Amino acid sequence: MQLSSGYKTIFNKALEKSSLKPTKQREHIFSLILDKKDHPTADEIFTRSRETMPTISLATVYNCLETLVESGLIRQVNFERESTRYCPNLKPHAHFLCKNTGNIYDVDLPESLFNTLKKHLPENFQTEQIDINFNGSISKTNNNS
Amino acid sequence: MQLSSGYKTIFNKALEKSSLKPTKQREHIFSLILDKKDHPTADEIFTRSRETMPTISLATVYNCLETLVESGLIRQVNFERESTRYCPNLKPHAHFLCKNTGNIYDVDLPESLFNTLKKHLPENFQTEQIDINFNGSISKTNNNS
DNA sequence: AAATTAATTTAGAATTATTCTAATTACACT
DNA sequence: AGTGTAATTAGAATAATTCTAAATTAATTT
Repeated sequence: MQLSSGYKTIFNKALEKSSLKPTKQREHIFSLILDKKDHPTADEIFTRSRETMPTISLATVYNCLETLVESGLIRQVNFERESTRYCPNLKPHAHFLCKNTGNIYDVDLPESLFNTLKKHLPENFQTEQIDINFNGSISKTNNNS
Repeated sequence: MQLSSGYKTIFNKALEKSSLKPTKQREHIFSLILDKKDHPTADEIFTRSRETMPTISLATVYNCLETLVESGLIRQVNFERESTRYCPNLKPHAHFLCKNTGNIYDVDLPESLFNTLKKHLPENFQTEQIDINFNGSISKTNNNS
């Protein structure tokens, strides 16, 4: 697991800004999440980490994920009370959970839509984050002739 | 705890539709949630229930909440991995969590906005539910002269 | 009305994701 | 090298929820 030099810079800057150290473990976990753009749980990340860093502990995985979220490098995705999942996509987007497969999909949304949403709040409500979660299913497309 | 006759009819109809029985406990819990329109957790509902129905068990509270959700009488509200909360407001709306007070507010939204959101999904994505959660804080209004 | 069946409630045990604790390790700075 | 602070680690603790099996209630058939 190795961060590309672009991400390496982003990684270092983001951690520095929160006065956190760019440790091996943090970098390792960040690169794992970037690598496979599914939405893994802490436990899945733990298992994947172990393959290339066999001494890492589950507590460290949780700690690292927390620091990565804090520094804005990844975000959490929650559906109901299922395990928290982690997402490295920092563009404005929503999530869609397919109830049949359990897969989660990123749904890109224009920034303007988030602004429209905010307009419906009372004036003195200050928003830090908006989470939009779709729940449903994905039907087969019938373009298989 | 007593359901008004209007809600009593809604309650009976909704349960019948899911072939579930309108039991004392289910009615009691439904009326508690309707009564105080905050967004209580299962445990808070359990405590409130006990005051007027001292023999009800926590498992029953969870069971009843599940059946009420199933029959569409209430909906679940989840912020991060905090305890699930329950909401009797069935109009299209979002939720706002104030990080200072922990209070949750309903935010009415036009149906059209939900439709706009759906338009950003791939064609074969069928939505059953959309959850929109705001996170932030509420500033004091300065109209206290 | 008694007997049978099915659904619901109940208490307490079990589960599971996550957080906490306290000890160890790693690293920056004198 | 020695000191101090932050990070990692293993395992225990926590907390919300679900599960289990027994008891109760309600509905249905005899």
